[in-house]
Amino acid sequence: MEERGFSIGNAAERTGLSVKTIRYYEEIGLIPKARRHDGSTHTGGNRVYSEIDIGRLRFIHHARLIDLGLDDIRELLGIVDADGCPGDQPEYQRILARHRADIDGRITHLLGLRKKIEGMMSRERSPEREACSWNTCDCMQPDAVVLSPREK
Amino acid sequence: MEERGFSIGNAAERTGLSVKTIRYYEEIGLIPKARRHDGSTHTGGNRVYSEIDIGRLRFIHHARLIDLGLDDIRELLGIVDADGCPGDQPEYQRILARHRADIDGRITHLLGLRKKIEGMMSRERSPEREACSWNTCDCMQPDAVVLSPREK
DNA sequence: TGTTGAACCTCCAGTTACTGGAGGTACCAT
DNA sequence: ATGGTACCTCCAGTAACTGGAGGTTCAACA
Repeated sequence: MEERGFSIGNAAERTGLSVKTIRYYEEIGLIPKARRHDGSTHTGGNRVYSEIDIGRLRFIHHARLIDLGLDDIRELLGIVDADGCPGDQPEYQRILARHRADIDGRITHLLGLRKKIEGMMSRERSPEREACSWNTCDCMQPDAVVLSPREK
Repeated sequence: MEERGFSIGNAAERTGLSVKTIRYYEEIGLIPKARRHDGSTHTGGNRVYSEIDIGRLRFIHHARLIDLGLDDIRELLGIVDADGCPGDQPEYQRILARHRADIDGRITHLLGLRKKIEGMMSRERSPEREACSWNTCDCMQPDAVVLSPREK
């Protein structure tokens, strides 16, 4: 059945990626075109993956789990192909550091948003304004003066 | 020049949205089709916006600033159209609360990622393994045992 | 008068990383 | 003969825009 190689379904199981995703990675050239087996008329035949292919896919999957972009991953794959394990290579450190900074930026941004949302939720409607029309409404103004919950 | 109404460029200036974005919102039906002025052969004529249109667009912009999705915004717009200022309406509170929860989830997720990235960056290559090949490499394993920086 | 520039118009393609589905083939077991 | 599973290809859709091509109208300037 499997004479030295795994089907795409097996590869998916072993790597945690989906079958669709593996085909997609091939399509965009993140992984080389897989060897085919059992070619028929108008399909290219079933894809066959080696142990090494599985390793690459696993690497990609782990990189995706920390939300690295496919372009960064492409770069990392190139580094490993050229110079072996990237663990202590400056390029690897540089890419991860940049990514960490990106994540930090996103966290900061989200914390800011959270604060604004809190402000909007605790805003009180002034008594003299029972409802507002579109040209006066400030319900969504994030910069409106907001009373902190403790200041009554 | 402006006889009761603003051009799309003016509307953009006054709301903080881009001209492109305003046209896009019209296209997807988030705002009604704008009245046109100066129609010519194959263009529909220039769009004209009222003070009220500007208010709606401003509302949308503020909602986008806290990263509410266009579907939520659509709902909010419906609420205000039906019942006026949403500030103390339960639907408004519900939508914002859900959004806050979503933001919280994203923050938690990102904090987790950050930790994983830290782990990967501080991982040391074991001395007996000078380089690794694709079928043994674990440089990207997020679950690998990681020495904390202080444990030497 | 010619020409530049600004501001508007429409329509189309691209972004990210996939996912879903249609329609078809190959093979195995009942 | 039929049902099920695992493949295959190609196309469309996701969120919320952005960029660009190609065209019009209008005013200002030399």
